[in-house]
Amino acid sequence: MNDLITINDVARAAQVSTATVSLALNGNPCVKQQTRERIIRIAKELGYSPNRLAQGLARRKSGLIGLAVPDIESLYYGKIVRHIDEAAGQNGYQLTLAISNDNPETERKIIGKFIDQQVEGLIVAPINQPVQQVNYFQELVKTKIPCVFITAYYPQLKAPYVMADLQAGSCVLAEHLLSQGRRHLCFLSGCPEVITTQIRTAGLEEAVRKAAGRQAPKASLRIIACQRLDYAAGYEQACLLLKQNLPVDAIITINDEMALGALNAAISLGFDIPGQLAVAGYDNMIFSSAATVPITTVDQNIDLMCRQAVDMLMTMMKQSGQEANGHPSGIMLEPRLVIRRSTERP
Amino acid sequence: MNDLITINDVARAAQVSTATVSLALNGNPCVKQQTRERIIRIAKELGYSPNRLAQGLARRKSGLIGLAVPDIESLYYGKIVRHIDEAAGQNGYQLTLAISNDNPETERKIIGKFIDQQVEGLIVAPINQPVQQVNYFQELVKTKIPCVFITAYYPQLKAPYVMADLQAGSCVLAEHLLSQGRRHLCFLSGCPEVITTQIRTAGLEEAVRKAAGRQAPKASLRIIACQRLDYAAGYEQACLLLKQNLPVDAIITINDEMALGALNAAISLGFDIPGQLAVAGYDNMIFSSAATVPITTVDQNIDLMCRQAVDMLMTMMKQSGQEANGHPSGIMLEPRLVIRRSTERP
DNA sequence: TTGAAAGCGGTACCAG
DNA sequence: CTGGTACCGCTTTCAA
Repeated sequence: MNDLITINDVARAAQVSTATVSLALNGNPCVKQQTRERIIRIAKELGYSPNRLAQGLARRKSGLIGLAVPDIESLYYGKIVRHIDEAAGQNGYQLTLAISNDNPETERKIIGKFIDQQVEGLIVAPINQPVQQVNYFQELVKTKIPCVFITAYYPQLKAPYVMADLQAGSCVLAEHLLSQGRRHLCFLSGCPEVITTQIRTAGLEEAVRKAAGRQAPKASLRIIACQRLDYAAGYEQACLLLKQNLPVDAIITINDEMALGALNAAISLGFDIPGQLAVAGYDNMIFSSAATVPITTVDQNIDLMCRQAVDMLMTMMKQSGQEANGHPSGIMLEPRLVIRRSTERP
Repeated sequence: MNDLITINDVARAAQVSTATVSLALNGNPCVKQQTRERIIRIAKELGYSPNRLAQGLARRKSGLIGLAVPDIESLYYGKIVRHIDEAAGQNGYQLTLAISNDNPETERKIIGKFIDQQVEGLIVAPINQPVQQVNYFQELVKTKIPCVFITAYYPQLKAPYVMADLQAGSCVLAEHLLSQGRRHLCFLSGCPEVITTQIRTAGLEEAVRKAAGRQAPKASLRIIACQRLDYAAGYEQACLLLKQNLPVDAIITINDEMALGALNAAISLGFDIPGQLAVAGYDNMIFSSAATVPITTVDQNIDLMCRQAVDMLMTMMKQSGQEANGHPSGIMLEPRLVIRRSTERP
């Protein structure tokens, strides 16, 4: 039952006080070179390493930053977790992760747990569901724990965020399709009450609107709201759509999983891609490049997004305690269109 | 800078000692019903919730269990994380996650961090790389922190684990292929030094050996060790393989991502699936069912695996402090063959 | 340059 | 039933 070696054991073994051990191990220059080295050596011999709980309690710093994601069974959020973890680690922080399961109530509870855990900062990837009120955020403000949103934000909140510029990305993607001669776009979309869906739709509409004047036949945009947003959903929805024999010559999806699903569905229905139908995804995940027909997509630069979020958080954590630093800022990352065969001119 | 409400604030507001507050909030029956209710009400009004660091320090229990995974950007480990998180939560524990990036050194460091964090238990999904020594495990034993391995184990260690019975699964899969008239199996495999690869290979060989006597032409098994094990790897390796015009009539992969890649590669090379070539995956991930040609696979029952691992860990945590409980046990979960179109008789 | 001691926010034992 | 109090393991003045 005895836990590990404590600082007392080291102090005793080195014939000094615990204070000295603490100072020495934390590299405080007040400790004589020779003493420091002896203490460090002894600590190492004993296999001592400090109890983070006690350390956190005394320093009033847990060394923890919290990350909430709606889902972990997708490449997209997997990447987010990985990069945030990496960036947090580089800044000397340990990540504590929680999964909200796309459920507002769960998300609220998670934030509460994070607060109890004394996280020093918080990164939230919001759920992809309509959310009326984000009351937990008020509590968060009270605790003064810095928080930044990633991949999306809650419009009712004035809080910093960093996300991909989905409007620009969707727009440039649609423009590409239109420039390749496509006219009847269909967007396999998410819940229309969710902010990111709205942003994406706005981008697509923008492109269609601009094109409508210049080109004939007139471009159209059909939107299908899907419940789930995974591979199977893309497959099913594309099947449903294509069997209707509507004048659709391009399918755009919310992510690459769905695009791959839609592509495979179209192929098994006998469609020629890109001859009869273009398919485009979003996120530039690994498999979009290696599909039967490589899929055009938009890169979100998740790596950069995560690093910026962590940087922003670190800055806020440092400023915390000082005055509020003006407006919380939102960062939109530029999209990068990745053109592949699935959208070539027919 | 003031943190949240402390127990002192509650005690003062309720006109009682902190001891009473603590007892009341923890449901100790010694506190008078009426007092308890008052304290609880006041605590709620004040928005008090205990500081986990302090609580952990005093109780000598962090409430944390650690999970190490080699990778988070795959459906497979994503599922693992999700289910472990869920099961841990149901047992009142908070998960703390770390990603080993398939790197032994990183894995070792992670374990050290977990120890410092005072995790009460540990679940390790081993890396998929050859590992000569797992010395960190000795330290772990010294700390008496219970640890269970999941998805695989280190053969040099006598430690409990729970994993899918990959040998049985591979065997039954190969038997199925052979029974459908396939004779020349090719296994897109992982590093041959890794235990799970060996187990899988053993299963396949077992099936081929058994069949070799009975059926003609004689069955053969070709093994290709792949570096990466993702969609793109499956695609590339299948391309390389199929372009060689070898007598291969079935491809088996290590997971469904690779199977999907291989399938798509074969299709784009003009192969008829399952007419000319069978493709089989492993894990029964969502997209295997919805591929252009639905893919035969083996279900690992990840959900059950995770629950068992957590149960086992909980049991060990309870017994911890008492005597060692006999032999650490390993659990192998029965495979479930999921037959789909990709392996139908030609 | 080092040590003593007062916390950090709880818990839990013991006395009343 | 409730309050006093001694820790838990580490940090951080303050004196010596």
